[in-house]
Amino acid sequence: MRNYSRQREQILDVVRKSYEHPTAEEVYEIVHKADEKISKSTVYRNLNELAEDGKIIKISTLANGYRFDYMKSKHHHAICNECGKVFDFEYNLDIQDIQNQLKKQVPFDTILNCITVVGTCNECKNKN
Amino acid sequence: MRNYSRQREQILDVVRKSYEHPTAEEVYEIVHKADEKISKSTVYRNLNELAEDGKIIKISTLANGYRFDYMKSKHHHAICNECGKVFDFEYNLDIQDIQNQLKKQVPFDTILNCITVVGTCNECKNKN
DNA sequence: TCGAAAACTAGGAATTATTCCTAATTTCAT
DNA sequence: ATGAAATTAGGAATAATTCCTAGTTTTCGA
Repeated sequence: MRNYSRQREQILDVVRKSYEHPTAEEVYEIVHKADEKISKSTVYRNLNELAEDGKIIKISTLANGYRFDYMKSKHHHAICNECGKVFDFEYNLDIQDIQNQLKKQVPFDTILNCITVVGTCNECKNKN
Repeated sequence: MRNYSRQREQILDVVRKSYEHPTAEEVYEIVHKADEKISKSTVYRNLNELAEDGKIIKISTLANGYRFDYMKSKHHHAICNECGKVFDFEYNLDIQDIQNQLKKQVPFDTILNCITVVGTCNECKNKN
């Protein structure tokens, strides 16, 4: 059973209000401004707990570190494999059908209702 | 320009022959058996170079670490967010269309022709 | 309202996957 | 064959994340 904690509310709020798929470090920097006493371990722990509870989602990128999203609206994720930035995009897909097909083929249970594609963002492409 | 190296061939071969989407550590253990002198940094460096060259693909999981795949056949990836295992599955998708839609919405360039879904595998689900 | 049990926190140490550094070796074009 | 460029082994360094502990906050039944 989970108790209320002010820190967890603050952390959820930061992710909820961000459109930038912040990293744990970025979340820490923001909450830290409002609450000088908060510790990094609290931020990491709570981000993981919030993701466990399905309140936010945790995204793993190819650049180092994870990113977090509140998923207000239905969308998918395009991840740049150089800078690790996450871009939201819309695409009409029948996730239920994907899940059904998936289950026939491999021992997999539920999936999130969002897919991920990996590639290179324009900014990183232009650098090379 | 890239020179030939025996070590890189061995590393590519391990990924090519594996159906298990090995982690860098697992690749190291396998090549190490055949070649006691190979170092971990060589394995890590070459896995990244091979991924850069498009010979293999690098997959980021929510459990710690990356996994690698040779992508012999066309397939997609389902990743368990607890154990990090990667499962291959087939699903008919028009990747070109996804990419076109994506480009209209966000500054993103090319994408791999495989999507990723995240969820829980049966084994991890039954543990809880 | 009080007190005990459970949940949570701050702070910092520990862990661990990965990258970086350097001197020595290998590759390859000429 | 020779020199420049690429690569390696080995280990140190890095950095994101988790773990540990003592103290604090929350919850809830009496």
